[in-house]
Amino acid sequence: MSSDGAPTIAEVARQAGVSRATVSRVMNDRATVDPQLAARVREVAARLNYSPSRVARSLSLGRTQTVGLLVPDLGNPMFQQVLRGANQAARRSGYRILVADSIEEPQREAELAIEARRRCDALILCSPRMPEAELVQVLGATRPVVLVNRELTGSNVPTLTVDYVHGIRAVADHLLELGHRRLLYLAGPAESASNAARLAGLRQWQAEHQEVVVDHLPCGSMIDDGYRAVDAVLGSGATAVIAFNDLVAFGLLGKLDEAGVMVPGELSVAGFDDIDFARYARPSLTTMSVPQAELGLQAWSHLHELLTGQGERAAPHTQYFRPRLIVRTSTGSPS
Amino acid sequence: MSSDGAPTIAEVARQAGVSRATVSRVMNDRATVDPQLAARVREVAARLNYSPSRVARSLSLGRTQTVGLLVPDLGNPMFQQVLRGANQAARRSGYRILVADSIEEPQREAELAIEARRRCDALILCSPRMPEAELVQVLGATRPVVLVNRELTGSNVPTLTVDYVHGIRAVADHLLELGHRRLLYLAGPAESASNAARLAGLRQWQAEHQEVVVDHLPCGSMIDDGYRAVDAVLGSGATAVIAFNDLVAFGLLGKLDEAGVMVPGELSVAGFDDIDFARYARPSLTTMSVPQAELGLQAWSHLHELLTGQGERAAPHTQYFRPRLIVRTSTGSPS
DNA sequence: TCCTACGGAGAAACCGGTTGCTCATGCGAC
DNA sequence: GTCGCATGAGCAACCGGTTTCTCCGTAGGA
Repeated sequence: MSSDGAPTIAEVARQAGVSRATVSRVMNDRATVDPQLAARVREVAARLNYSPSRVARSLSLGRTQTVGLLVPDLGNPMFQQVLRGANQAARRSGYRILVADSIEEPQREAELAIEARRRCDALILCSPRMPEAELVQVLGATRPVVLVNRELTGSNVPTLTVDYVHGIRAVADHLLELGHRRLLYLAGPAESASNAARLAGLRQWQAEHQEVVVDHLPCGSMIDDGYRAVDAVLGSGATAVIAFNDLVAFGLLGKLDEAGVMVPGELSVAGFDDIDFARYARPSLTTMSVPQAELGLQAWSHLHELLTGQGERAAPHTQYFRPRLIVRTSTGSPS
Repeated sequence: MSSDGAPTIAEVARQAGVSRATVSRVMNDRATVDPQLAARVREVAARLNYSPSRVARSLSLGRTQTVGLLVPDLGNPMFQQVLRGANQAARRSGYRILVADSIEEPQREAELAIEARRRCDALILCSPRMPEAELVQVLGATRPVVLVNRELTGSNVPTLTVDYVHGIRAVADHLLELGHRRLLYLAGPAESASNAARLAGLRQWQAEHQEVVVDHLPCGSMIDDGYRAVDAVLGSGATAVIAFNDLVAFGLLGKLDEAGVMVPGELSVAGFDDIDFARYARPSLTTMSVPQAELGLQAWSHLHELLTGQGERAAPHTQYFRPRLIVRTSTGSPS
């Protein structure tokens, strides 16, 4: 920025024969400048191709007009959509999003969050997988902050979550209706709160459906994890599989195809999230639709309230989104 | 940053009974500070939970330790891998990546590039689709900059490109070998340079293979584009389709499945890029493998040279990567 | 005609760091 | 006993903006 020949406000001021204060006022459209003077300043600024230094402006104003977004894995289309939603909304308010993912070093997620926050005015923490004690610390150190896809009881941080308990129950209901009596859940990362919620929902559901056997298997959250789970899946005796998310379902479908297993003929597979690819998979993937972009959008909107100080409401929002079952062709009646 | 109660260097200095200069030296591990004093400063800093303001530091140093990466569409896994590669490499050097995509407003790509550059020390411009005249301008206004996936003859900007001409020829060869005599290319965005390269390669190839009919159809670069192209594809009489990229191939496969068309029995489909999903598609997708993460990594490495001024080499690098044919099950002999 | 109010522009302080320069102190060498 | 030099720390300028406060000139009202 400095070693460049980029013109500074001082240079513009000099050439326009005014003070830096005046240039600043003109650049920010303050009305208190004589139109004729303003015109001259603008002309000089245009000629020099001047544009104010972001960094200097940030320092002076005490804000960067940027908010951070930390997700576990940018490679997951689900999080991309959250990003997209937040991005669109933030841009409209003149803010930019700084993205980071913790996939390289999941164990340093807390550090990353704090580091990201220090470059920004606020933070969106999406699906954090850190232990609760750390999370408390991080939320304390990063506000204003909004929590997405995880809850923390007792914190007064705006929170957006998906009702995974209901969601997983809906999938199980669907499979039950189709006639399945042996289900298998491919679990996500142990640290994932949404995985815990799914497990809880499943446990609940099973209590009400004693006639059904529900197993689960540790698996993961990525395509490869699903791919590698095939043997265990086939060995389990289940007639239907609920994958932690669509990525896992994808990996599973791919390997099942290689192994010559018919879906849904021999095995039904359901995912979670409804990423764009789900619809275009073969067979198209039955899944729970999560309003991904909406999560991002709402996250920004809550953050915006906090930033503009309108967020004086005593009770902070905790907003629930209910996922919707999307039945496609990867699930069917057991043979 | 300021409205927060975040401690400043002045506060640390006051409590440690030293000057701000000394605190700064301690924080940056300059050796010229008495160990005992340094220890006291560190102790105070730790107690106050002090950490230097990024923004102030950036202003003072004239660099932000951040490089921008602009891609057309973050939703495309291909670009995510580029991002990942760049991210990993940059992090090792203490730099961070600021990502942006131009998908919301493709026509403002040039602006976005310049805007992104102004927040960073350098820029990676990936697959820019702006007109050549604009590109010249942008390259001039954003250096140090590295160009990925597009060439600009006459510019002395480090460039990383994929040999799409060779790539598309390899796909065509593959299909020819399988016995296809009517090929259809689903073209990407007209503005895309890599699309132009593919077209050129195809034209070249056809000249050498007069016995084959090669059509093309304007399509696009996203899943939906492939999905919507199905009718045109089926009406074309082609027995094999080369999609602009894997996303398009995906959309096409999905809709073909819905329409009950057997792949590769009735129609062969090939993609380009070899995104992670390609392998797990059903049928798994024949495609050209592009070293996506490697592109990102190399981009950073060139940028790093420019930034550290070692890049005094007279002739700037233009590095070519040759994609590799990955034969999977979406292509086969025509019936 | 004088006083006041107001619009417009500049001086200077400030944001929170970094660093060149200066200066005090203490040590060794002559 | 001086001188010289090395070491270590502070002063102050600087990065490039924003904003408060002050001051000047003019116009309007009494």
